Amino acid sequence: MALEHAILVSLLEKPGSGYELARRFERSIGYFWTATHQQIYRVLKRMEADGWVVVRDVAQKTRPDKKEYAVAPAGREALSRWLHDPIEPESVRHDLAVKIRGAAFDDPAALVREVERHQGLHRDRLAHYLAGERRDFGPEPGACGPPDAGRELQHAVLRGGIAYERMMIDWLDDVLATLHRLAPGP
Amino acid sequence: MALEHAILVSLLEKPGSGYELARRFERSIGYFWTATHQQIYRVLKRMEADGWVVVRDVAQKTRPDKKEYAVAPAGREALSRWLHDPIEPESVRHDLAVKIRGAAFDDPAALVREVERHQGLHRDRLAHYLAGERRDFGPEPGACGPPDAGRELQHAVLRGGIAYERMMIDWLDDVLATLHRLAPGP
DNA sequence: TTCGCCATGTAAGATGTTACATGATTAG
DNA sequence: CTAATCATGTAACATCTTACATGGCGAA
Repeated sequence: MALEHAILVSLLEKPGSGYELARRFERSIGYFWTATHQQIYRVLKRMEADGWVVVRDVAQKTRPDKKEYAVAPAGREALSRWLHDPIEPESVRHDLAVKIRGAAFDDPAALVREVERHQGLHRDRLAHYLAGERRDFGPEPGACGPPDAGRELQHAVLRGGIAYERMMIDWLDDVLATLHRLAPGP
Repeated sequence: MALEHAILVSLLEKPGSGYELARRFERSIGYFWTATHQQIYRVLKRMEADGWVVVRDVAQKTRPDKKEYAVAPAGREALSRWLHDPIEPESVRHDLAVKIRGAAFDDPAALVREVERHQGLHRDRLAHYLAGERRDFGPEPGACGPPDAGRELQHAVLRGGIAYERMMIDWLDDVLATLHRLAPGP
């Protein structure tokens, strides 16, 4: 299981509460790993029991108090161990591909809207990624010291997300053309 | 949950046993949906109880007897209903991306091998897809009647798999270049 | 004779999802 | 006044993974 490890990476990048982690999993990290707050709270408890993270109660004036988690040495070691272990390529679940093959036994034309909707979602996400890239990794004014490994690697992952969304948009164009060829409309 | 629906599509394409379904989930369908035989047997039982599929006992001489499943009308309707329902884009789990971001807190150079290994797996899968494409959708000698919807849609999904693998190979090149930049070797 | 394939399953445990629950603050 | 955001959790249920179990056939 890698949710623990995703949380470790996120907490190493910046300590935070379960709620904040859930936010991050909706945003940057969520692009390649999803988790709900219920999962995160449960796993954080286990990680605390295992000594992978430490908690600090933080009182806040206007907002509810929170528990700020940070990575403990044991957590760092666990992450290091995992990083050195080979992992298998992740299992895929593409509902849309199932639908596309299923359309052969239904009305292919009825799928056009759904495919277009998904393409729209991918376009939105691409725009979002590109905006984030401009914001966080925008045009650098010139040579500026030693490269920051964390920054560079985050950028590399983001470029992966961008490449993925572009690929999906192009492929869904291909799928739409196929659907239209099968059921030519007026 | 869409495992039921993936099974329905597969059984509509061709009836078969739980074991055969498990094989297909390792091969063609497995490229966009994974499932183990344990899952498949369990779900097949439920689908049978729900009247989505019907079983037929098939005695075999040299091999163990098997149960051949086929889609019942209720199953076809269930699939149709699902096809017309909008679905959310699937949640992603990219262990490798977690590792790449995690490498910032470890030795980035140590990740090179793992990334290269994954790239190799993607190259293998690409080669496999391309071979399947040549075999099943190879150069057609000319115009040959009306298009077969099932065939065309299967090909479209396969093209998606090919595009995905190409994208991954290219992106991992990018990641490798980034890793090398961060820890320049001799 | 040992290994892999065919073929079906059970059981335990880990993970993930969905619904419910609470309660304060801030913006409209 | 209403809805959204911050913040933490419990409980029930569904699903997925891993290990175990059985047994015959054919190939090396």
